[in-house]
Amino acid sequence: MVEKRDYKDTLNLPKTKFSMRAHLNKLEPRLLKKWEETGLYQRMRQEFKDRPLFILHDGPPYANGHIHMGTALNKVLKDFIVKSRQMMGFNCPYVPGWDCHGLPIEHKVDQELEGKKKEMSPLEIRQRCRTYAEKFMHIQRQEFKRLGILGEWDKPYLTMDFKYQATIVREFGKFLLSGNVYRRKKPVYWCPQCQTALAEAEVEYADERSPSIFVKFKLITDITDKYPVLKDKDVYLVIWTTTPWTLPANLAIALNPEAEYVAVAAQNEVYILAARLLHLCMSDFGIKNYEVLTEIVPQDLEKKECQHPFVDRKSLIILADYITLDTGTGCVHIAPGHGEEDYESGLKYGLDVYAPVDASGRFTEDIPFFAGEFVFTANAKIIEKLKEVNALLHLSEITHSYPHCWRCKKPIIFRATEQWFISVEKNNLRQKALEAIEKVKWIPSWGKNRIRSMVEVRPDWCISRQRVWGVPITVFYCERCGEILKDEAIIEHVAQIIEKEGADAWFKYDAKELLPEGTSCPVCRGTTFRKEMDILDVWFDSGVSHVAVLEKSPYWQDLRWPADLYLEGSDQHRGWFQSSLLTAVGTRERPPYEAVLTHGFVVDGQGRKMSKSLGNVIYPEEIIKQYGAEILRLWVAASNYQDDIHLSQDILKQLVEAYRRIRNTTRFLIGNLYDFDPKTDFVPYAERVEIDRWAAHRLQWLIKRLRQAYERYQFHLIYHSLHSFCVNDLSAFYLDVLKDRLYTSAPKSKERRAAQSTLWEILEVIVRFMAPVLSFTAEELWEHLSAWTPRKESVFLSTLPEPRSEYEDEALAERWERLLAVRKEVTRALELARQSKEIGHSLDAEVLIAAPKKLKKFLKEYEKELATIFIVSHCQVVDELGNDALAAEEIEGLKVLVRAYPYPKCERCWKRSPEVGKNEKYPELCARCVEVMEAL
RNA sequence: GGGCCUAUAGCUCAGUUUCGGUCAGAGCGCACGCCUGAUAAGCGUGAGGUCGAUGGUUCGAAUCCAUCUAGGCCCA
Repeated sequence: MVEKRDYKDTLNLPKTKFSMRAHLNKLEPRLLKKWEETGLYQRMRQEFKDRPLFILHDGPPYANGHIHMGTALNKVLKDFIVKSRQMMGFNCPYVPGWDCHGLPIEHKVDQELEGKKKEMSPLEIRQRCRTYAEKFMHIQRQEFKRLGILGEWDKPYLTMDFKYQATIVREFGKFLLSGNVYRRKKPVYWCPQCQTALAEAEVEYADERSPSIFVKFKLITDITDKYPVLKDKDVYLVIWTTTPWTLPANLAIALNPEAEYVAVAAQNEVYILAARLLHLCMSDFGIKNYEVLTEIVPQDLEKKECQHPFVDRKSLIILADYITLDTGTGCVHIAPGHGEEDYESGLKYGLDVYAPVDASGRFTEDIPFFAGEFVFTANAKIIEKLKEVNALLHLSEITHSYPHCWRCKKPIIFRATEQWFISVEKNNLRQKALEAIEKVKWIPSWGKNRIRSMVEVRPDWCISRQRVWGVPITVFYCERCGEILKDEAIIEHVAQIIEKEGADAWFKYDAKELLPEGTSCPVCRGTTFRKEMDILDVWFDSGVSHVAVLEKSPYWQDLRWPADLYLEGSDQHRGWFQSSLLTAVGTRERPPYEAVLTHGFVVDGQGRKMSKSLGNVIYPEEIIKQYGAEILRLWVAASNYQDDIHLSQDILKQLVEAYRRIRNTTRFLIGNLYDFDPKTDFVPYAERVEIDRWAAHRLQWLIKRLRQAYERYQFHLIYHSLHSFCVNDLSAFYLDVLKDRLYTSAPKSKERRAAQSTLWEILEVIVRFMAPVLSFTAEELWEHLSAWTPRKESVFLSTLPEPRSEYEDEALAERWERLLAVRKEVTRALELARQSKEIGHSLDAEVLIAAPKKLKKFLKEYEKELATIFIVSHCQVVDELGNDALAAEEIEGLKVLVRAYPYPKCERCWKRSPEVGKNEKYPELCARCVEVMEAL
């Protein structure tokens, strides 16, 4: 009796050093180092310099704090685009940038200084801010690089670079010269204690007790032709306010144009107020007897006038659709110098932006009775005055949320101060911007509608801030006549100083030193000047990045204005997309981008926004630590980024599994190529068997689909298509079927080489298409593939394969679609046999198939292949099957019978066969394996 | 409160970019099973959805319209 021989070592089992487990925490840093050391990015610039350009212009994140999922998502998407466009034959330089100026950094520095700020000069504070911004630029740069994002990291653009600051000055200068820049009063938050303007971020809300007063304004325009019932009556509009001190600045009363108003007779007078609030008000006023005389159409009162109760001035009646009817009277007191909406309405009706309050919160001299009085203490006196003139209908107190200064915690006020604006009307800027919007491709398409409706109604751009950390508004006033110098030569002179010394120069030198020698006022010939000390809105900084970065610069070569693409979150329709559009249209008459792509926001598994208070925040760092940047990248790819993007631990776990699947599939491919030399062993397509040609056909389909998905920035289709191809086409079918041929055939046999040739081609395609997304894994694979054939040192220097029409065979694909449908029925039958313990492995089985005429004829043609395709030991197409056969679920008339194939199992290929035992030398083997063994 | 957007199985997404009639699908996960020659792998079978809710248009709607609900972005 001979010992059973182990034939395992006669098989061609897969071999590879490409490990099953990725160890991404080691792989990623190694490849990052390699890319850095070999200068991959620079290498790409060199290699691709003659290709057509594709410019994705980076929107600058704010240089404050660590990156979060939103910034990571944004940069990874950009990386997908840069890498894929590059691999599609473009030259894609990518210069990342940072937004460095602005309030948040100045705040942080303030906090660090703990009040020492007052003793410091603006220059010293600015230096601290610069250091702070630099620190976080460095941190974020490291974090972005860790995600595998390739770019010009050694030469990013910073809005605080001297050259960039000079660009800001020059671009502002263009607007100044074009006449779009003007100065006007506008209400801002103002702290009378600190005597400074506050930004919205500096305002805290807290409960405050305030007087609640109802005041009547006498209607002095005669409306009795329309409302004869009011003839010979004293008619009043009744307003409600909680800030009596703004009454001296009252210029108007606003009504809601959509609401219904009534005129009510009570106490021998007539009051006009909103119908809906009538009863509530009357009960507040303690008036029991009243009578509605008539309804009043608000449009009939528009531009009519009331008399101010204690100032010798008229108050205009206006319409404003923001008036709510929740509280008050529906008639709203308007002081354009003391409220945002009041201001907007004031502009619409041409009212003065009147704010008779000084920096310390005291009434100015032109206010009768209260001049010099602090506004909050004046409240009581104003109420007294209202009583005195019999204008007060009702007085009470309420507690409500009121803005307070973040520093001194005292209540603040709205106060009009001089601000700088860019007019959107002058030179038809708005109209031109709207026309420019039409020329841009917005993805998704609703982006156009969104930005258009914003530009249509936006007010003039307030570009001034009363701060130090930023680029100054470089304007000089004549000391003698107040005229502003608007001179190209002066702007350029200042720009050159700033280019050399930075915007600090503005704070360092006085006006005389900043002006060219001999400058005199063109109006009054004055020779002494004062410089403006406001700084520019940071949206202007980043809004001119297209000029600072893309226009011909010796610093970044290969760039081009305008950009092909901007890509940011959908909040930037109001932000950067718009500021960039306005600066470009205003100075260059066209948009700075050809296309704008937007993504949604990262939310948690339930679709709620991530916030510290909800405790559902996930940080990029955690994901990298736990799973690797590759998984983070896969998450970006797997999600449809045009909507909100969900992120949770469950989602990440799912992606880890998907990653393993893709990795293992490629590992199987590479493992079966260990003895394959494409130069000598390659079997041409025409000489391969049908299933190989089916796989080649499917591969072309995949190529087309993936190319289209990259073309359209649909990365979730990349992920799903690639994953599905690995799982369905390869793992569950082609590779499973192929194992027999790969393992048991003679190593150099043509059929095995044909299989390997196909695997080789599949792998060469997959490694390239996965590279933009799974950059680390693709590069690792690429390194392994270098052992087969010489190739560029990085997958990113290669190009995405084109579909090969000679590999496409629709007729063949259709035939195999039928075969696969039959196979599905067979596996179902196999499973039943397995459950009834008739078989274990499918190779234990024999399959008999009966089918209607047409299908039967078709299957007969494939009869010899069917056992292989089904991975069973024997398969036969028969004329009839009895009731013990399984009727197919999805194919009419098909019957499948599975039964144990009663022959011995070949110890080498595990197929059962009547041939086993017939050969004396190899009694445990089937005829085919005997043949192979003889040849070895 | 207003503008824009989203809502398909527990999860991620499909159903070839122009708009109602084999579109209710895939994968993951789950359950059960097979294999042990992709093995901290691989294969198979199965259970899951009245396509956010309600109303309407239509012979017929997840697919069109309206309203509502939930969520997101931007404003107020």
